[in-house]
Amino acid sequence: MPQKTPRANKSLRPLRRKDLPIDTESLARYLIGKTLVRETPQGRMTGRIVETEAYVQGDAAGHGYKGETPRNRSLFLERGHAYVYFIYGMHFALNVSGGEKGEGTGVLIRALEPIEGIAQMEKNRRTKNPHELTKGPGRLAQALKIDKQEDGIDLCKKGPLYLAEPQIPTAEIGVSKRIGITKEADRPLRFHEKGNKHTSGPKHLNQ
DNA sequence: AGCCAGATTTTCT
DNA sequence: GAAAATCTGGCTA
Repeated sequence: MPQKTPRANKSLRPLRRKDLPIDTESLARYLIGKTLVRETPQGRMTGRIVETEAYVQGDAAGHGYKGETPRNRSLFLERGHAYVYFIYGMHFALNVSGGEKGEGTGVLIRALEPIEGIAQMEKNRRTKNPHELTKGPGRLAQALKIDKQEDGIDLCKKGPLYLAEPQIPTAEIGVSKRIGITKEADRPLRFHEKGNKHTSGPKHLNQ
C-alpha cells in the first residue's frame, strides 16, 4: 500500500526518455508513483510523485499555448526536461516537458510523498508537519530547493535533479479537474494516487 | 475543515 | 499595468 514506509536507498535508475509516453496526458499519468531525485551538496532528497497535471496541445491554460518566450523556452525542449517557473511573486513550480520537441506542452508536478532526506526538507520548509512538506507545487519546490537554476535540466540522466524508477508499487490512480487556473480548468487532466495523504487540493478531488 | 484576503515580482500586453 | 499553474495566517464553526 502507498502509505507503507518506502525503503530508502534502493537503486535509483533514471527513467529512459524512450519510456516516457510522447502524449502529454499519458505522461502525466505515467509519472504518478515515479521517484523524483534531488542531489544537493547537503545530501540527497527523494520523493514519490503523487499528483500531476497535464497541460496539453491547444490548451489555453498551458504556458506554451501562445508560443515560445524566454520564460517558457524549456517547455519546448524534448520531453523529460525540467521547466521551472516563478509565480505569484514568491513561488517556484516544477514541470516535466512533454510531447514532441518544440511542442511546448508539459506536466506540472503538484505533490510528492517524501522518502529520503526528510530532515533537510524540514529545514528548507521550516516546518516539521510531514503533510505540509511537499503538498503543492510551491511547497515541493521549496522543500527540494528548486528554482530557476534547475530550469532546463535533463531529468532523464543522473544529476542534480532527475526522475527515477518507482521504489514501491503504485496504487490506483484517480483523475480530476485541474487546480488554481481559470482557463479550461474543468478538463480532467489532473492525476493523483488514490488514498495518498500527501496530495494537495480539496478532499473531493482526491477520491 | 473551509473560506478569505494579503503577500510580492516576473512576465507579457 | 494587470494577471498569475500559490501559500500562509486568521477567521468562522
